Amino acid sequence: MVSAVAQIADDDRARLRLWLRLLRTTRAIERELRERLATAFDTTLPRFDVMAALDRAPEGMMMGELSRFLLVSNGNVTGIVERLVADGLVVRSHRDGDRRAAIVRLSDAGRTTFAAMAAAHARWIDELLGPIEPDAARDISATLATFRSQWENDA
Amino acid sequence: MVSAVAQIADDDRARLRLWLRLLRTTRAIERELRERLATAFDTTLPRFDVMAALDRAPEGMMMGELSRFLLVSNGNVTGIVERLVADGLVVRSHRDGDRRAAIVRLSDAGRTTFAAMAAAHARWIDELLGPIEPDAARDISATLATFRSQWENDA
DNA sequence: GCCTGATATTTTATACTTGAAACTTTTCCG
DNA sequence: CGGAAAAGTTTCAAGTATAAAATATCAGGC
Repeated sequence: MVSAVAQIADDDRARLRLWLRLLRTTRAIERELRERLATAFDTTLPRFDVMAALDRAPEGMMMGELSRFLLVSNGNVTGIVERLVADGLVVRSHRDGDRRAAIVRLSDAGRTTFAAMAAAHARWIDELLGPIEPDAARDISATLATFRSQWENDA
Repeated sequence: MVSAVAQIADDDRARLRLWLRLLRTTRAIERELRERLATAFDTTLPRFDVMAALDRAPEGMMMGELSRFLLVSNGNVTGIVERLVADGLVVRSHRDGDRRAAIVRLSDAGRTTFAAMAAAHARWIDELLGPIEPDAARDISATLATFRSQWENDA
């Protein structure tokens, strides 16, 4: 049984502790994924992220849309897409009648390549998060999801 | 009521969904923290992380210890510490009788500066994670903590 | 007293990341 | 129409990040 005083003191730190835990957990998993993507597919996490976003949008995405979705800066996406285009995994074109907007989508090669990576990625995540039961995973997802949508409304 | 079939299908994706949610949540908070650290203290998240680690170790830390604790590469820490030393916030010295090992600790200025940043940081986190109740925060922390320690044992 | 291997860190090359400035194209308004 | 503002993207400089190679030091064995 925790005393009321200790409980209140701990309340002050509960969110900070959660944040530190989120950060460490996410970093540890990212570290592992990065390593596996490099050895198994000779690619990187940012490239995978971009391809995953494009895979969800068969008709393509605008650069700005991509950067907003991935929560990274505009200029950042430019470089990653550039390299993916150079490797023939991504195709750039323009939206009808607007030469400002660039439409980016996976090439056929990109789609094939990504399919293999996505399957491995899903297995890896299931392995790395294995100790978390599906029910617990759903609970945490739900809590984080409501929190984020609330917060996004403020911003 | 969810059917048994739907439940099983969802089980397959629960961990992957959790991972994507963790990633997005962490990125969104990091983004916000980075911006606030820049405007309020003219500093960056990596610099804050290093200073936070050093603040916990008044007697100093070795470079390798620092990089393992922060889950970043060795060479990365070198650059960040270099800039902190240049700004007079961190002091480098050597361990007795071992000129390989560099001991890094906060300077007095660094300790003072960090105290202000840490207080603001704690407030910000409490604000940003506000929608998550302390009990929920404790639950999630606990789940992620056990999972990570289990996983670390494998690696 | 040297050689070998282990330890600790830095250096290097490349890629990622940001915020801000610059650029191009489009839209809107007078 | 003409010009200002807006929209979309890229460029830029600085900093962060990695893995791998290079460097420097230490600890033992011979």
